Amino acid sequence: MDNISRKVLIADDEPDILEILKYNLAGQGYEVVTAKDGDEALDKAKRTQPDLIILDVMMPKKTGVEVCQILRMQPAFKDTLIIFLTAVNDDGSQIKGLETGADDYIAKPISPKVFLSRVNALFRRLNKTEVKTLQLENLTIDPERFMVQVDEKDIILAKKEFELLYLLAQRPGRVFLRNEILNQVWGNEVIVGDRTIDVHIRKIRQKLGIDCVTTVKGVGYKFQL
Amino acid sequence: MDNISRKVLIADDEPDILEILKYNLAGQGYEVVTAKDGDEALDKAKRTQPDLIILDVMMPKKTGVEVCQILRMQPAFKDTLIIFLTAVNDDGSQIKGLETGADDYIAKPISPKVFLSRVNALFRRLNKTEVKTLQLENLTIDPERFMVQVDEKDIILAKKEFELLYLLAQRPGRVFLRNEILNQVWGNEVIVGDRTIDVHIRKIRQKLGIDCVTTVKGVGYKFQL
DNA sequence: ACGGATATTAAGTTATCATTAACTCTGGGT
DNA sequence: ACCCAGAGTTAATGATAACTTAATATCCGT
Repeated sequence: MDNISRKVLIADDEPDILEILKYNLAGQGYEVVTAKDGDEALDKAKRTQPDLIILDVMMPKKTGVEVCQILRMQPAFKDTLIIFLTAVNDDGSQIKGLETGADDYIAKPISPKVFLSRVNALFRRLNKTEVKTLQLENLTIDPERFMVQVDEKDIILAKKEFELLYLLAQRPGRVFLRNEILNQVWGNEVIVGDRTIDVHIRKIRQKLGIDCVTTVKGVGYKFQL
Repeated sequence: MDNISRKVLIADDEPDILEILKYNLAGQGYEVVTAKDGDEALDKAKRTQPDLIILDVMMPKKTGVEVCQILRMQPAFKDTLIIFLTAVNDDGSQIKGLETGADDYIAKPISPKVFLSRVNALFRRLNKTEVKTLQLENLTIDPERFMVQVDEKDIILAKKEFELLYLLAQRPGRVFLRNEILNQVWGNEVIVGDRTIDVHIRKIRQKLGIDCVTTVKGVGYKFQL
């Protein structure tokens, strides 16, 4: 698993629950932010950009469902994980909640053990980046067609070149260590020299014609338009 | 979306999961039938003839894999969509599941959002699988007559050649992995060498006379005029 | 300017695909 | 039953693109 600290926002009006969940998540190495009502949740979500947002459905100011709807309308929160906490006999809101685009919901009363396993599972799933085309300004990367386009013009990349570019482009701006790249593109068992990466990077830069892969000396590479 | 009611059978021994999935599917307009073990699943499958069957792998009486195998042996369920629900750390069964002839599998714990999108995607794919003639510029592919025309001129393809071409042509541009091709055209149980695909591709290219199948080295083939 | 790191280039190596021919299997037709 | 024709598969060989390596040049921070 990666050791990048995951940020979690919890919004609930019951201080006890807030406390329990915070304690549990912190124990697993998560960075936790809390909010006690809908408005505060929205505010903190925007300011801290969490990776996961846990929303109680019944909250003052705005309900969890409302908060979720508002967040989902914003591109920044399109892919943020959202979990609802629902009271047991609250079927109506459960259904409605899921329709608004939550990734999961957990019924109260909450078992910390179950809670943690659900949260961990969500993050695990997030890591498995799904196959979908990336659109970055004038650059399109389509894994389905195994094809790259710059300004509408098709460009053919070889397998490794494509995989490498796709990896970097999935997280624009993020620096990938050489080791990370080797693991993701080549796999842990294959052993190739460091220069191999360079050569592929070169070919990508050459074929695309645009300067979108940046070298971070002594560290690795990143995608940057 | 089409307004034809799609019937879905869900089999799981956990009432919670049954409930969640049922609500979600019902919310999307699906007609839902449930079963709590393998035998009940078989029984209800036969009596209700669902369009999609969702099977928990771990169930009393009969496992999902067993149910799937039994169903697949019957002509009536040859083309029924089947999805497995698998426990998180159960990679072995996932692979085995797909080999038994499931169309997809979803790992527990289930994210409703992901779940629905997968189900919808399957049905979307099913629609496209409908037998209909494809018209691509000067090329016509008619599965009804089992006939291909290039510039008004009839061309006779053998069964496998035709199926292969038809598969590729259904999603022009999209790359089909060799494994995908093997599964779709030959079926999961048949084992043939990799070169077999090449030979059929060659015959297609040869007979059609036009360059419409592109090789993506190390990946697969795609239809491209 | 020096050392470490990456860029570049060309050349070597390997993996994968194309092509051909031979072989098996099946179903008609006699 | 036999033979034949076509479909499908396999195996062998050659071609080529992809990949890797190695050698040399260049960059960049200290």
